[in-house]
Amino acid sequence: MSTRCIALVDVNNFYVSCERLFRPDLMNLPVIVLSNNDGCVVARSEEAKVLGVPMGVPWFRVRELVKNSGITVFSSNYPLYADLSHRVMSLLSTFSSSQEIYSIDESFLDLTGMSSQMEQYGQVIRKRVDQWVGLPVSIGMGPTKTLAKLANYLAKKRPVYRGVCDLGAMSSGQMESIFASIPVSEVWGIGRRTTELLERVHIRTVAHLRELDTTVARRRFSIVLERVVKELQGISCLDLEQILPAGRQQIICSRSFSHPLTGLNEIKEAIALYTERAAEKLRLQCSLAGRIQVFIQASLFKPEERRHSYAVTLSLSLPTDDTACLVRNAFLALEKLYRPESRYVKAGVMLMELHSKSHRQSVLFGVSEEVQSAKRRDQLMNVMDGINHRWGKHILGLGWSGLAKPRPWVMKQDYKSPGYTTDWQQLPVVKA
DNA sequence: TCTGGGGTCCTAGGACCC
DNA sequence: TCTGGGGTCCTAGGACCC
Repeated sequence: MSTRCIALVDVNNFYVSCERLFRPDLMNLPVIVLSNNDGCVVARSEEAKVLGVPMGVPWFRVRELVKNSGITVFSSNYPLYADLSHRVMSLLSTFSSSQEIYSIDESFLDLTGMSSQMEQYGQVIRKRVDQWVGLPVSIGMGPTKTLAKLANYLAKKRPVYRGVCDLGAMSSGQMESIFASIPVSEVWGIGRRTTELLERVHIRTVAHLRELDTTVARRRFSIVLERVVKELQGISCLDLEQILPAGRQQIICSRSFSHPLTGLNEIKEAIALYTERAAEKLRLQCSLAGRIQVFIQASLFKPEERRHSYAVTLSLSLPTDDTACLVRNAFLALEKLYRPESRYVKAGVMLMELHSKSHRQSVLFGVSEEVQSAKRRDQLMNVMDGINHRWGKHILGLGWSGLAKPRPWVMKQDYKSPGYTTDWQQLPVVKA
């Protein structure tokens, strides 16, 4: 039996690469992409990294640097990224019968037994994604997910691997010396806090961590760290999760406002809109929510308590996916939270205790009036989702989310690129 | 003046029960 | 008035990920 081979394929500087796909003139030039509301930097090209733009830095803090260095800036264009992500993922699915889509730009593939030359096979995948979609990927391989992640780090950081690194093909001596050169903070699952704790016991490199006794890892740290150590040792603890997006356990929709809001009505508009979106996602995965939480974040006047977050959670008498019912409950929660003297900078809605919809049918069976009414609501929601899907987001809503468009509070997106692949009006024009 | 949004998993502690 | 041990369930919060 051959050892397991897990590959992690990920798109290099994904958002930047998506923008460049339609702006080839920006190839080899510094480019960054901002988060929602143009809040902070979430993606950087290699050239921008070299110029010293840190990851996650607030936009206002690097604005000058960016302008002076001639860096091109984009607001996030999620419809574009989601569309390109989908193309990459479906192409990757043809290389393996077992795929986990881990994030918008990352996918695990089980490549066990696919080839005796895994590194070459990886190069084939890279080339195919480049030719068919036009995006650059790096590929890491190893016997566990954590090792595949680590291999991916090497594939990306060290040119010697030419974008594909297979730890499974290395001798233990080779691995040992490579691991001794990687800081422990690069390991998947080791964040800032754990890095500090490990530092105290002089565990600084991947090699150190790999040697840690697993029972000690569990006793002194946590069950999570024990798993990480085992995975580094080649003992698989994390399975490929081939769940569709259908399996979410909670659904959140939240946004910062373009400027602080004080009026209840404006905040209600936002909450209604967020609830509508969350409910749409809920119906898309055929679930019902049992609880709903509303939270609002206030920016206070005193600098030492600049932001304060409050939340109210309500249990619904019956699990539901009905937008109207969810919005009603969201408003109840909001009214408990709202203080007229506060300035609110962000709000959100969270749907929790999600159950599969097929389950509810049986609960309601026999209560004919309720069944009839639930059926009618279902039909209404189906029609709404259908129209919004066909004609664009939120053509049809429930009137609570405000009629004035553009809504004054929606997020800033000052540098957004066109919807090249998702809007007929914005298709790129090819010059002959 | 300006610091994203959407997730998962684990743990500690309180309430309650026997 | 003193006060054990064990179990479950729930919630809040931390840590981490992209």
